[in-house]
Amino acid sequence: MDNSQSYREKKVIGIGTVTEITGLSNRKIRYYEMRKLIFPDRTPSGTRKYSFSDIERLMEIAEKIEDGVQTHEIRKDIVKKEKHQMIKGQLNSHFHTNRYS
Amino acid sequence: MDNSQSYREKKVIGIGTVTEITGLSNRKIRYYEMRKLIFPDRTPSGTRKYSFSDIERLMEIAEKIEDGVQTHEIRKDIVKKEKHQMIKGQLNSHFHTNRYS
DNA sequence: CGTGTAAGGAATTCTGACACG
DNA sequence: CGTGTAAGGAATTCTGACACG
Repeated sequence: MDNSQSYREKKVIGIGTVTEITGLSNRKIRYYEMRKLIFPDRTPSGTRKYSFSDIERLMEIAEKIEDGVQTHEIRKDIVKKEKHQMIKGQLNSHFHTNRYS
Repeated sequence: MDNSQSYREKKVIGIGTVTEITGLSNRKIRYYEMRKLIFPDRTPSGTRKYSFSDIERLMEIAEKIEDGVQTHEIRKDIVKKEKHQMIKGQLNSHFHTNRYS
């Protein structure tokens, strides 16, 4: 159904290209993943694949780090955002439920 | 100025991923490049990078090949399209020239 | 805590060529 | 003409660890 994952969300970019675009080192990018700030896909053989959206998030993370924010704090913000997303999702399913019940 | 190359046009995808998405073999993809049907970027070390737009074009090429169209013919169509683009571009620069002269 | 680096292995990509047709 | 494949080399990516602070 939701076959049309937009170009922005499709995880198809290797870490080398991400490095080049963001200016961040591979080490940093992998570290932010370890700290659960970013979630690349993996190919069967284990290479990381990022989306343009991931790249945007990496730039935001980099800014915060430069401002002295710790990865732990950054993660909290992400969780908060996701909670909002979840609420939206629940509202949607609520509406759908009502519509058909 | 035109920094905002859209996600669709940015050449950031490796040939392995293109293979996976299109279902075409590396051999085919490289062959279509040799026949000047597709124009990936190259990293400094020589690896090919494709855009989502390239992937779309590859699928179109694959369809035509299956229909028995030869690469030579497919290239003609591409040149024809580019000519139309050029005309559009000339019209644009014509308008701009007028506006400021 | 955040990041650099050397280490060794595994998987990827590249090119030019031989093959079939 | 379009495509598969084996060949050998070069560049990439991966992980776990040591280092500094």
